[in-house]
Formats: sequence, C-alpha cells, structure tokens
Amino acid sequence: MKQDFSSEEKIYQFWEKENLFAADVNSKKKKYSLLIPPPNLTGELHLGHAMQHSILDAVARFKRLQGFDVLLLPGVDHAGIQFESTFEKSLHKQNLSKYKLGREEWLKEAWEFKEEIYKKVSITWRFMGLSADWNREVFTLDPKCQKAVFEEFKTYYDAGLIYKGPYIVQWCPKDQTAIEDVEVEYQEKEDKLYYIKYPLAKDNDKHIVIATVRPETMFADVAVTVNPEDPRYKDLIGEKVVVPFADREVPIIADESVDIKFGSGAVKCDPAHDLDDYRRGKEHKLEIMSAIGKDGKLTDLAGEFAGLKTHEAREKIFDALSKKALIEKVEDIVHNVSVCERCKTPTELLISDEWFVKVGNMAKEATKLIAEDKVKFLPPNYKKILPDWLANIHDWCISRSLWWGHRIPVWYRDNEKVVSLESPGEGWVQDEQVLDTWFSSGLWPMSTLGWPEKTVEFERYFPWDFEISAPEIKYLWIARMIMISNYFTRKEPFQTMFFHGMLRDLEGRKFSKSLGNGIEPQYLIDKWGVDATRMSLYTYSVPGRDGRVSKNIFDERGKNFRNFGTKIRNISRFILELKPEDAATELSFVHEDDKDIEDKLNKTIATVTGHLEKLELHLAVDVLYEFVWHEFADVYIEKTKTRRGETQLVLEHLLRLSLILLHPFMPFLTEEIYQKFDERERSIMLEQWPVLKV
RNA sequence: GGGCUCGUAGCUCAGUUGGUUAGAGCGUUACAUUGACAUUGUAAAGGUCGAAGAUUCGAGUUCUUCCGAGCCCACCA
Repeated sequence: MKQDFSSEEKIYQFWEKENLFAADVNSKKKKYSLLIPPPNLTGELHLGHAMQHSILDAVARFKRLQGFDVLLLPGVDHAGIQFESTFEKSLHKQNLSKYKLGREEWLKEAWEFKEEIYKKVSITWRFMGLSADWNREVFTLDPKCQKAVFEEFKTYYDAGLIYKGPYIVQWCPKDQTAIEDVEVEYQEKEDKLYYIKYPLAKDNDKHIVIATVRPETMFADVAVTVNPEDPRYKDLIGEKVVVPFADREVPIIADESVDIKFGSGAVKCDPAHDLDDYRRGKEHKLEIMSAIGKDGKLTDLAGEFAGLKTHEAREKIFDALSKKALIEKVEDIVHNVSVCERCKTPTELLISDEWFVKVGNMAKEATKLIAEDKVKFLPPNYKKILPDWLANIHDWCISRSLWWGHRIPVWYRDNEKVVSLESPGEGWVQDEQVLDTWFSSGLWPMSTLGWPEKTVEFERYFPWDFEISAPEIKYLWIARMIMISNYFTRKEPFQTMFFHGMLRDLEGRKFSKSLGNGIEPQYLIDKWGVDATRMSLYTYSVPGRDGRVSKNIFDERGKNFRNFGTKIRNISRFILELKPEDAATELSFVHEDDKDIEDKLNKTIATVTGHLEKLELHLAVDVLYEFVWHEFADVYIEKTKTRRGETQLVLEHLLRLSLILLHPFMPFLTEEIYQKFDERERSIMLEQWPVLKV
C-alpha cells in the first residue's frame, strides 16, 4: 500500500515505522547526543516544553542530515513531591490516604496511578514532532536508575560525604517533608512587627523590648540577642530575662549580626526556627527547643496555646500579652515570607533528622571545570552565574519524608547499620525516607546511559553534546549535574548548555495555573499545525532572552508561518505538478537569473549552516524564510515564467534543497512535499545536508 | 545588600566579531491580482536605537554615569 503523508500523525508514524529516530551504537558515523530534560510525570506540557522540544528536535534533525549518528534520548522524572501530592488528591477523592493504605499498598497503587498518567501524557510528549529514540526512554525509578542512584549514594557514603542528623531545615507543612533552600521561594507579605517586653530576671519591673513578627515562636526562645555596640543594651549583656508564659530565664547575648537600627535592636533567639539564631545558638552553646511541630502547629512547649496553627496562635498570644501589658507597640512591616516553591505553603524552619551530603569539594571541582570552559554556556554569562552559586553552596539535604522515590538504601538492625540496595536479610529495617528527586536527576546524564556499568552507550554518547533547560532550574539541576558528573567521571556532563528564555505574558508575569494566563501548545497546534507552531517558537528561542507573548501574538505568528507553509506547498505544486512538456533534462545555470539564484541559494546554505552550528535557530529561520519566500518564490519563479521549460531542473533543485534546509524546523511539511519527488530517499530524514564546494 | 539581563517602528522582537540609506512579523495606507497561492504581489508611511558623556575616521553595537523595567541570589528579625 502506498504510504500516506497527508497528516502529521501519519508522517510521524511513518518515521517511527522506518526506525529513523534510533541511534546506532555500532555506527561508523560520528556521534551527536542530546539529552531531553525529563518532564515531570505529572506535569502538563506547556509552552516551555514545546520550546525545548522544538529546539532539541531542530538540532537533532540538523545533525542527522549532516551525517551524525544522533541520540536524542527521552525520559520521565518521577518528581517526588509533585507526584505524591497529585496522587494524594486522587486518593482523597476515593476517601483514601497514605495512612489508611500503609506504605506497601500505597506504593502498589502509586505505580498503577503512574501508569495511568503516563499513558495519558506520553502521547502528547511526541506532539512537537520530537524525533526521539523512544526505545531508550528512561524513567527515573527504572531498575537501572535504581542501581545508578545506589552507586551514587554508596560512593558518597564510603567517602565520608554523607551524614545524618538533626539539623535546621526548611519544612513544608503541607507536603510533610523537608525541602532544600533552592526549593523555597520568597513572597512579599504585609505583617505586624510586635514589640514585646521581656522582664529582666533580677528586676521584674524593668524589661528589654524585643521586636518580632512571630511571637508564636517565643516558647522556644533560649536567649535574647543584641548588638555588642548598642549603647542601649551594652550593660545588659549577660543578664537574664524571663520569657513570658514560658516562665524560663534566658540570657541576653551579644552578636554583631544584629542590626541596631531595626526594630528595637533586640531579637529573641530560637535556634530551632531561624537560621541566624541557629548559628548564634551553636556559637553560644545554647539549647535547642522546638515550638513548632512538623504539622505546622505549636508544640506542647506552648502550654495553653499548644495545638494551634501558627497564625491562630499569633493572635491569641498577642491578646494574652496585651492583657499582661507586655506589648509596647505594633508596627506594620513588609517582609519576605518563605514558601514552598511547589505548593506555595509558607515553610517552617525547624529541626529534623535528615540526611546530608557534603558538597563543598565537589562544588569547588565543578567550578574549576567551568573555569576551564569545558561547558559552553548559552548565553555565556552562565559561566559566571553558576560558579557564584557553587562558591556559596552548603550541604545538600537529600532526604525527603515521602514514599514516592528512591528509598534511602540504609538498613538497620539493633545497633548495626548497612548500606545496601536490597535487604541484607531477616530482621533488617530500611530507612523510612526517600532521596530528593534531584539526587537522581543530578545523575541523569549518566544513569540514562547505564552507568555505573561500562556500557557501550555510555562510552559512546557521554559526555552529551547538547543539553537544554529553563533557567529556573539552573541550580537545582544544571549545577548539580555538572558537579556530580565531574565527581564520578572527571568529565563535564554536556559540552553545550543551552538556556532558553522564559515566555511570559504581556505584563511580564510568568505563566501559571493560578493566574490562568497560560497558552496551551495544543491550542496552537490544532489551529496552525505543528510546523507553524514550531516556527513561531523559534522566533523566541534566543538563548537567555525572555519573551512577552499572548494568545494574539502567537496567533499572528502561527498564521504567518501557516501561510509560509502554504506558500511552500504552492511552490511545489507549481514545480512538481504543473511540470511543462518541454522540461529540460539537464541541470544547468546558464541564464543570468539562474546564476543569481544559485548564488543566493549558496549564500543561504552557508549562513543557515553557520547559524545552526552556532545554535542561532532564530537567525537560521529568518534567513530561510527570506530566501524561500522573497527570493525563490517572489523573484525567481516570477521571472522564469517566460522560460519555464529550461528552468525546470533548476526549480526542482532549489525546491529540494530548500526542503532539506527547512526540515529541521518544519519536519512534517518538508517530508510531505519531499515525497512528491520522483527521485528521492525513503525519507527526507535520510537526505544529506548540502555542503558547499569551495 | 550582591549579581545578571533588558530598554530599537503602534505591538512582539531580530540585529554575530563596531563599517554603507537600522531590519522582520503583525498592524496601518495606496495600488494590483484570482494567478502555482484557504490569497498573494508591488509600494508607502512609521525609529534623535532610554538619557548624557567617553573612545574611534566611524557606535544600536565598546566604556562610564544616570533613569526606567524585569529576573536571580542573600539570614533582614
């Protein structure tokens, strides 16, 4: 039966059937490898993904045409916290929960849920025409990733880089887990700054006034801190004060970090709930007490206020303090409140038993690698941004109190402890926590190729030639991949790192579900087709440049590139379907106009190739658009109408090469038209990128 | 507080290493056309390239300062 090229879907099936996306480890060709950032299992595909996929695919197709053995490797991230909260919501609807099911049953259900969502979204992951090697698709919880993650953990552990203990961490009361600083964001919020009188121990009539926005943490106060240079309090240093309600005497200590000008110049100190206080507490060897529990409610320490949520407690405590005349005044204040990046719940700093990796040295080494230009960053200023972060890095909290993820491979029995992927035997109990999602994502460039096994894939395709990312995960993901790859292989994970910009709305705001300002890629595809949507996105693909867009703007561009497609289709109809009787049988550029257009074609080939080599897709698209529409179609074709026959082969030549040049960007249309040539390869994907003879 | 980026036509954006009259798409105006064209073609209008200095034979492009917008980082109670 004749192959049908009438729709994008059919063309895509044809490519898959012909196995044109597969990399070949045994190929004699040079390799070019591109790693697709694994979308979150639960994540919907948005314009950012569409952009990434379009860019990746253009580069991959270009390299294939140039004769490389291309690996474009897809995968999916299990996305611990995000998946777990989505799954919990679904369980909630069935009146079930984590705690009702228990870990084993819950995990069984979770895997079924995973399959369900995966089926739903996996089709759309191909939607931009992505020519990925689907047979090699990897999921971060696959056995081979489990092995890699275990190797990573064990290696750090044996090297003494991993430790566990009670430390202050950012805690999300909603997700019920510790999170990393990089997973916390700040929101500006109006609050009250309370000035509270703490009576002096030796003389209850005298007091020191502390300023705080969080009176509810006062039950954990272990000191009051002042600046040693502050004349108001100099003489009080070393004295004791009584914490209201807690009836506890705590010392007044000195620390230079206290801002004399802020508030009253005196700060309450509770090491369990504030990073500064944590450090001060350590320096002054103070006790650590917890006033707020992991459920976000006040602990028993709070006496009559125990069990209240923080904001409820705040009001009640204020009332109680007022009654005792211990409030001096209240001011309005605007400050930053830390919230969980995913669920936007205000986070709590608190003490929790967590696992950490000492990353200081790894970070230093990574900085060196970046300084040696082992990774080419686009835009280049990331060469500076990433080391800045790496230089100030602190230990990485890798444990999460979740069930969905790589369970920490540590087993306990009595006083023994063993690091092992499988149970060491009877009577051993595994650590309850799982590893941070980024612990496995950071290993992605390696685990996808079968590391730590010395696979042929790993030998051939690592380091990756090309990686792309949104700027927002530059620390969470990109910096860590560099750090981890360098630690294990002494090599960079990828040679080119492409940061695309963020697409925003016309006010410059991010697209988000809550704002409802998103533009569905599917909407554009349905309306203008995949190729036109891709072309629209390439115009915004300048590395590191954000773009302000709206539905209207994308409709304009979509329409414009749809018309461009129509133009090309009509060129082909003119050339291939309305072939003249007296068509020439030999290709020759004799006429002035022929020479002129050949010259222009060659210039186009040269500049487009140059732009693609430099990953300037937006410029390549621009040049091609101009050439095909305004030189080839508007000028040359018009001129040849008076001598149609002798130009037939020139026209065919121009069309064929235009299709090849456009194929990385408009894969479907170019394949569809290419198939109309009598002489052709099985697919345009098997064509050769034109090389100019010098 | 530190760092990064941007400010070019009404709108959204290009503009490699400084080099002729500063570009595209959409929008606007005029004319043409049903032709290979679910339209298209030919033109036109529209910019002191945020401001001021500096370097240079020459600056949208380099440097300095300022103004404006945004992003990232940081322990501001």
